[in-house]
Amino acid sequence: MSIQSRRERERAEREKLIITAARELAEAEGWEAVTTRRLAERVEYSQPVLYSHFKGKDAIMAAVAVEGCADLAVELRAARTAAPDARLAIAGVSAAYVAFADRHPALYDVMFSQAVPLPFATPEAPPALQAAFGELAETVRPHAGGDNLGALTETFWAALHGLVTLMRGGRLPREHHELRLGLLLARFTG
Amino acid sequence: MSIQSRRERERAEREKLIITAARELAEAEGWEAVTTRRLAERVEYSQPVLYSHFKGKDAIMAAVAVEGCADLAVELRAARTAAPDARLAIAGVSAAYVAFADRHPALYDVMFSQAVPLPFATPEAPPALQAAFGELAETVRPHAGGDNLGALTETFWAALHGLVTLMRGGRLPREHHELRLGLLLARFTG
DNA sequence: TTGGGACTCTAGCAGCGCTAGCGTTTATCG
DNA sequence: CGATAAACGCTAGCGCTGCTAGAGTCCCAA
Repeated sequence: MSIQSRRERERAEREKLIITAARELAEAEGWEAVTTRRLAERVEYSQPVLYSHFKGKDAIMAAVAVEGCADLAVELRAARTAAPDARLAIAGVSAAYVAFADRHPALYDVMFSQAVPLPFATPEAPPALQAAFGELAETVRPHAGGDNLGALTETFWAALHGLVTLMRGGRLPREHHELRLGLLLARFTG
Repeated sequence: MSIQSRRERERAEREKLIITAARELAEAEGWEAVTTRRLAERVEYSQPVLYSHFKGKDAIMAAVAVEGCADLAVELRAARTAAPDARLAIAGVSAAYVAFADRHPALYDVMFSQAVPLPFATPEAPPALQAAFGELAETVRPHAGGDNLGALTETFWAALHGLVTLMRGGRLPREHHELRLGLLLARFTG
C-alpha cells in the first residue's frame, strides 16, 4: 500500500511541477512561447509524459487558469476586507482586479479570454472560480439596491474585464484609465 | 500608362479578393481554420502571392478587422439615427453592437480581442475604426452630463465589450444577457 | 527579334501539437 | 532468490503551421 501511495504522490508532485512550469513560462514569455517541447524540457521529462497527465495543451492551460482564479480570489478578498466601508471596498476591489490583470497578463488571459476546456457559468465550475466571483458579488451587494445581485455583479465584472482587455489590446489609451475607472465606479455606486 | 494602371488595378482587385476570402473563411470556420495554404487555394494563387500583398497572416487579419470596423460603424449609425430619442438610441445602439458581435464572432474577435498590428487608440487609427467609435460617442453624448465624453464612451464601450466577450467565452450564462444589458443601460442613462 | 525585368511557382525550413511503439525499469509471485 | 509481467518513459515520426529562397516563366520595351 505504501509503495503505491508513494508513486501516486510522486505523480501528483510531477503534475504540480508541470502546471507551475507552464505558468512560469507563460508569465515570463506569453502563452505562444509555451510549447510542449519547451515545457517538457523545463520539467526534465519527455513530451509524452505531459500527455499522461493532461489530455492536451488546453488542459494544462485550464489547470493554470484554476490556479490563477484561486490567487485572484485571495487578492480580491484582501482588498474587500481591508476597506472601511462599502464605497471604498468596491473601489479597492476594482483596483485590485485591474492590478492583478496588469501584473499577470498571461494568467489573466487564460482565465478569462482564451478558450479553455473548463465549465464556467455552471455549478460544476471550479470552486476557485466561484470564490473569485463570490468576492465580487459581496463587494457589489451593498450597491445593488433592488437589482438582481448576480446579474449586477456579472455586469460590473464585465465592465472591469472590458476595460482591462481593451486597454491591454491597445484599443484604449492607457492614460485615461483612472478616469474611466472612476466613471464606472460613479455609475455603479450611484 | 494604361498598362501599368491596369496591372495596379488587377493587383488591388486581387488584394481585395484575399481579404474577402480570409473573412469568409474566418466567419465560416473560425480563424484557426484560416491557414495560408487554405487561403491561397481559395483565391487560386500560391502561398507566396499572399506575402507579396501582406507582410504576414497578421496583416491579412488586420485588413479584415478594418473592413469589420466599417461594417460595424454603418450598423451603429443606422441604429442611432433610427431611434426617436436619446434613451432609445443608446439602447438600440447597444443591441446593435451585441447583435453584430453575435452574428460575426470571428470578425469581432479580430477587431477587438486578438492581437493585430493596427494603431488603435491614436490619431493614426484607421478611419473606419474612428467612425465606429464616433458613433458610440454620439450615442453616449446626451447622457454624459458634465463627464468627459471620450472617457465615458470608452467606459461604456468597455462594458459592452466585456459582456460580449465573457458571454461568448462561456464565462457568463447566456440566459441573463438581456437583464445585464438592462442594468448597464440603467446605470449609464441615470 | 531580343534582352531585361516583373512576377509566380515549386520546394523546403524550422517548429507546432500529438502519438505509436519500443525498451527499460520496477514490483510481484513461484 | 530468480523469473514474469506490467507499468512507465523514451525515441522517432506524422501531418500540420507560417514563411521564404531560388528557379522558371511570361510579358513588355527597345
